[in-house]
Amino acid sequence: MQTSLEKLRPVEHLSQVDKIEMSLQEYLRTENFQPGDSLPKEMELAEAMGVSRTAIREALSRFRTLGIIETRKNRGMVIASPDVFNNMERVLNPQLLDDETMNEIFEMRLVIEVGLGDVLFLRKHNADFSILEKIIEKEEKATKKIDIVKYDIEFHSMLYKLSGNKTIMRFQKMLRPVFDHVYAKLSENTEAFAGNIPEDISPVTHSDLLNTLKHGTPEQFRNQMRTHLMVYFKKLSTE
Amino acid sequence: MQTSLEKLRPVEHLSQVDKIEMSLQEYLRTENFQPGDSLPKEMELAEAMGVSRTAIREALSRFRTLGIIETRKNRGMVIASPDVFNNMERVLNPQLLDDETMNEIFEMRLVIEVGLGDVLFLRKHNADFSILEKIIEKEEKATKKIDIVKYDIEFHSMLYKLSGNKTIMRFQKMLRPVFDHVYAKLSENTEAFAGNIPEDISPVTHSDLLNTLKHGTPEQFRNQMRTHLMVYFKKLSTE
DNA sequence: AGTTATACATATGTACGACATATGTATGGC
DNA sequence: GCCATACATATGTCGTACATATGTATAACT
Repeated sequence: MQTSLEKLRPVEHLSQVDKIEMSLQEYLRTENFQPGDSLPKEMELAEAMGVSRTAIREALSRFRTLGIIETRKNRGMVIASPDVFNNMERVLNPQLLDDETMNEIFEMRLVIEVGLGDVLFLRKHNADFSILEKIIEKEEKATKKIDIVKYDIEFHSMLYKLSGNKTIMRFQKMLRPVFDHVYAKLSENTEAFAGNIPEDISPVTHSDLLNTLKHGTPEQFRNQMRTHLMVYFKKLSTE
Repeated sequence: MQTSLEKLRPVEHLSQVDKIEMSLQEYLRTENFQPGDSLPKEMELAEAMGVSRTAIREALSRFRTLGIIETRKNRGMVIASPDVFNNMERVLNPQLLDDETMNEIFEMRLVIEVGLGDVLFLRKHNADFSILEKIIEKEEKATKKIDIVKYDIEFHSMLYKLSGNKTIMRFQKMLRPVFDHVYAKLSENTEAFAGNIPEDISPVTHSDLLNTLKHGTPEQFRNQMRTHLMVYFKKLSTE
């Protein structure tokens, strides 16, 4: 009963600005606005919809927040092509997410890195290997736990970069705080890892991964990455 | 030279509301606000920061848009736990994305579905198979192209669902419009697919995937999914 | 006493009017 | 023709007033 009520509540006490927002959204869609097109002036919109400029501005402010429009002083407002992930980033910063979502996002990371093999092989260039080699070298020389973690993260980040897919890269960059948070939480758990960094006790090293990337196949890479990250899968699945 | 200028431009003509937004963001972080906590009144914030209530409200409106806060008439404002993907969804609706981003998002889908194997095997239950079987049955009976596409999408959507990861599911649901768009564009390309649905000419069928999910291993599933989606990888990589 | 009804206080929502600021455009001087 | 200045215009910011809804205290009633 409660759930069904919650379903229809949002449409009921719809604020006026909410309605304006929807109306404008509809307007943009039906008029088929494209990035670069300019919108009517605030006053014109206000008069057309029979509301004050204040209310219109608040709705427009939301669009500005989402990156759908951009405004400049005398030029008016123009449609922009929004950066899909920019908004998520702002939401993630305050770290308001509950643990379940965090774990799910971390699991998504695992899924992506395993599946990343094919794209990596599609776009790998010999020049890239040296970068990974240098990171591995630094990692092996490192003694402090904090450094090992740092280079570990650097290695995985570089893989995203080498995927050549800017959106995937952006996605990783954005979710890094979440990754790090879950990662740190798992690392702290000395029961499971005996104080070691999780991947330190993994049967597959970064060096192995690089080697496979050089001379192996996508399939081998996927399997190795799966094994490399196995410790996380095990940990997450038991919760 | 131009690039370096563009780099610092954003900080220059930072609107006052932008500054307020950052300031509030900082405030929320340092004061360690948790979901459910209530914020000071608008007037208090305005006075504390030495700006008008209008400006504060516009900044707060952004937070409301992003789902960081919720406001009720006399109760004031409280911190909410934002739905990470809700904002992206609103941005995606107007379909303002450029082709490159679309393709990259589609590629991300491929990466995820290949990597999804492990999670699926982790959480698979026998009861789920019957659902997939029914979809495959309907798909095989279908004759119209539009129906085949429909059940094809349904099958893949169900896999996301069976992953048991609500965040991944949410992600797929949100990006579905993009998937469909790229998918439709590729399907239209009669040169590459001779009028067939891409996956129709794939050497691995949905039935094969289900069978592997039932009796196979995650590794086999990954490989089969990779082969199943191969046609897309080929198509995307040549662009 | 406990419950309901009413009135009041309060915080957000909306509106209007004024001025600030920055950008585009026209005018005038050289 | 070019440059500087002045003006027009659209967004940005502000202050005030009032509307609306929620919470709270007071009063009336059974």
